Amino acid sequence: MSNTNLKQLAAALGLSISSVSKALRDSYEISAETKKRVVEMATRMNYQPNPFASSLRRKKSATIGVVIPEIANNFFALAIDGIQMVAEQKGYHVLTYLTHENNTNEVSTVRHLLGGRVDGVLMSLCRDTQSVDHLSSLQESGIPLVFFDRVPEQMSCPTVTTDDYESGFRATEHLIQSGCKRIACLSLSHYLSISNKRMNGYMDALKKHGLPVENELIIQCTNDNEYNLSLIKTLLKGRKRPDGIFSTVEKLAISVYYVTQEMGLEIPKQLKIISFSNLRTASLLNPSLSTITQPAFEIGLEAAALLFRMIEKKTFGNRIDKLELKSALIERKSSERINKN
Amino acid sequence: MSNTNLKQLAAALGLSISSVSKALRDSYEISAETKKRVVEMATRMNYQPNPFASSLRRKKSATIGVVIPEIANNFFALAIDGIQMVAEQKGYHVLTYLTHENNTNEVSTVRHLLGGRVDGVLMSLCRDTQSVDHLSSLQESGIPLVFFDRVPEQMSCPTVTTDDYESGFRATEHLIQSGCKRIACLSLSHYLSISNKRMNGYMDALKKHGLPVENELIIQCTNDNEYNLSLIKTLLKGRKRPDGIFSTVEKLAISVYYVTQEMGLEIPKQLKIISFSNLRTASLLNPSLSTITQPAFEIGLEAAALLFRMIEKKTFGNRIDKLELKSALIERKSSERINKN
DNA sequence: CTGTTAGCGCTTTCAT
DNA sequence: ATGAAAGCGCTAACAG
Repeated sequence: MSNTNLKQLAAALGLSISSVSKALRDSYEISAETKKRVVEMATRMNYQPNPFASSLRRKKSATIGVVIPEIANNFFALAIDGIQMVAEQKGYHVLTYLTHENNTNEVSTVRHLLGGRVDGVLMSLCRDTQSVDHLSSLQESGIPLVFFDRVPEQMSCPTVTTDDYESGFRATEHLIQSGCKRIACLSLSHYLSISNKRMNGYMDALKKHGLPVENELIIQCTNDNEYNLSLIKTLLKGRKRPDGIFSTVEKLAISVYYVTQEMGLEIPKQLKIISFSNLRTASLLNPSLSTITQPAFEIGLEAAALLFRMIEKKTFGNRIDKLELKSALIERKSSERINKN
Repeated sequence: MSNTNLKQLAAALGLSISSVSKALRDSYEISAETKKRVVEMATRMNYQPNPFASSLRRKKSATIGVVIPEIANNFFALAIDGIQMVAEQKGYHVLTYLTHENNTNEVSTVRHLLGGRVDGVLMSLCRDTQSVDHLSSLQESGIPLVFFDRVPEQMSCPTVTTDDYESGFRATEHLIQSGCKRIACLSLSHYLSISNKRMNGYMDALKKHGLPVENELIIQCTNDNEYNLSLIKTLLKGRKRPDGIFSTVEKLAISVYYVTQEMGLEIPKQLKIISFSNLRTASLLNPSLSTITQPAFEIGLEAAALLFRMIEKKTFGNRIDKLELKSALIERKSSERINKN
């Protein structure tokens, strides 16, 4: 911990502790001259206020918590980037917690957060979260809480999301317009509204274009990657192989790549793929991969901005803010040259 | 902040505050029965200890700080993942700070950290850090400090790195063995030891194979992406275009892709590329990209483990730990399998 | 085994 | 304009 404290500073200056404290906080009660002396001495003695004493006394932590499923994921990494930017500008610190897509971790993290370590929480649910009890308890404890991307359905709360239904619709339509007749959908989790919305968009696009919605083409994936791979294998090796795949998340699209390579399937000739992805270079590295790219950084930015509005009590009464941003569809025609959309 | 505190808990139980405190910390001084009563009441009243009071009193924060250049970067995201895993297991919280490759941010972050908010710091330098004064001051303040990947050269301190010289050597040799005669090197920063080591490996590989080391083939890149692009363009559009490129970081390899596409250069026919990259799917998405992949997750793991050894004072005297892990070279021969487009 | 007490370092009335 | 004093909630001697 830091060594010099207010007491020592005060002693060195021949002032009282409270005067020094006030001087450092630029109180109007302190004369300009004294302030100058104090600040100078503070720098000279390399004074750093003890954050815990301050937090204890003032009942605020100058810290926000961010709870996400994983960090080695381009979407969340970019979102954190945006969050950090706002936090830093507000003089706040950021505590990050990873749930690893595991509800038990999510629950225990929330319990920790209840202790008052943070002034507000930004959260994106894990894929297997069903009950929202832990979320409600956080909310009821009075700690401002904003969800982004993966938001709860059964609970009224401020959220920042993207146009998932529409994106799913457009993605599927893109495959249809590229000639696909039999399109599979890889769902992240049927507990997550984003996954369901994307899937609903997929189904409606099929319907609009007179294609049947077939259950065996809708794959509910899990946390077990090996299992997902086997599901995808089964799908692609079946008698009636799909000619297009819409993946609701990047990771599953990558799994599809693995399987196609193993099988020697030609992409995009034999199979077209479109996926949600924030691997911004995906379509650069592989011209046959069309992607739906969410404004991840902006989502982080907006979510954090909303949270700070709540922390600073600039938000009104019970009004629940719901912000929806737009995703971008980055198309790649199979044989097209790269630098255009 | 939390609502119920020790005082209320004690009142509800008809015990003294200190007994309750001891009971909750499972002190040997308290009877089993009392402990049980206390724990039960604590859960019933939803008691959460105030972390700041505890930190203030015990002079430890149960928090570590992680200072990195950026988070939207596969290497750092994976490293954080490893760090978080260890921290969580130790019951520690993780504060993340991004310097955005800017030394000024690094310095001010370190100053914040001096305040005692964390019990230890994990750090990876930003590309333009030259002076290590701020780092020394942190170290001298007694806060355990471990550097990973981007470590200072002019300072003795515990570090976790990879075999950068060797990796640079092998990467370059790989290009040579693939038939390249004129290989350029994209350097991240001449202030960073990792970049220099990788470059030294590159130069020695050239020498070993009797190829000349040419200054105009060694590109010192900067923080300005546009400028880097122009450097790469100049390089590739010059009269004597290189037939191979060794990039010391992923981002610069991506920039090369942009330029080659713009120019219509064929990869890997006209230009072979090898790059440090933790985009684990890079070579899957693009079969012509060979990569050197660092064990990023493990680096995070080891760095955190080392830090906790220091925090727990299990490390001896002045012995400086230097751990070096191995990177993997993931080769792709130009015409090799994988269905190409 | 349980309770009393004295702070950790800071902020904030309330006096002077 | 400055200082004295109380206390945020918790821990850790020290008593009993």
